[in-house]
Amino acid sequence: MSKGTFLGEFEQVVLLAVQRMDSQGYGMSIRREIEHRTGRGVSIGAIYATLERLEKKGFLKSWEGDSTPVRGGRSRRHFALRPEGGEALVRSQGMLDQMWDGVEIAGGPEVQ
Amino acid sequence: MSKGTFLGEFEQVVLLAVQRMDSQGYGMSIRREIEHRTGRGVSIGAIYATLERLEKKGFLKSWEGDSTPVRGGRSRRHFALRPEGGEALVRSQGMLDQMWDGVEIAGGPEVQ
DNA sequence: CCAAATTACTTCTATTTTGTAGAACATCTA
DNA sequence: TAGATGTTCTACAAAATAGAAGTAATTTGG
Repeated sequence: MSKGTFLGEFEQVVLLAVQRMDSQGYGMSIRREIEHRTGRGVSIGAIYATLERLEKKGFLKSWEGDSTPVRGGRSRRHFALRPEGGEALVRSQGMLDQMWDGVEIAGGPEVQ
Repeated sequence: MSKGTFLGEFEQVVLLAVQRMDSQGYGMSIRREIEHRTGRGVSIGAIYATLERLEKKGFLKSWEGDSTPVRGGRSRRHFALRPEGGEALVRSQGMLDQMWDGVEIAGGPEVQ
């Protein structure tokens, strides 16, 4: 079982943001979700590159949304998790949990 | 706050393995710890490259151990976390926790 | 009422940082 | 000197990052 089976750090974040937005997410909104949720600044290029990679790997799917009636009309590309994406998330976090199990960080919190 | 403040996926794993071994860890043993703990196969090159990078970033420190009295004698290079490493781990996992908060994976477990 | 400005979004191009593998090399003991 | 245990080196693939360029709609001003 070498690397291919685990998600990269940012891949996890993006996949989680997609899931949070429950099939309503698209590039720009996914970016906002991550920024608001974590305080982390992300470039728009990083978002789309990662979404594309995740889709190519079969972890998520996308489709064209209806062009919206708001000003600024380019149509949105929506994203949603595939079951494989959910499994990959659970597997990746599960692996980290295994590593965290019983670990104490000096001056920090003990984790399980 | 752009990327520099978060650890990569494998960086987290290696840092956690170092902490698990409580200043007793060295390249080969860190590798074994990861493999036993997660079932994930890792090349020795991956381990050392990552350890070196983490040390250069100030997340851990290393020193030469006494050459051991067991057969096969090249002396070990030991590793331990620096406070910055602990902080980075807590920060990275904390960020992931923020993203996981309230997320449900279909057919999977809900995570706080 | 039409052209230009504005807005919201996605694609593209380029580069740096992480992750990965395994061969080569070093050094000890039997 | 053969075998065991460890680290270093070399090379390359994949992930992460930034921002400019491109696309397509709406509004606004003359």
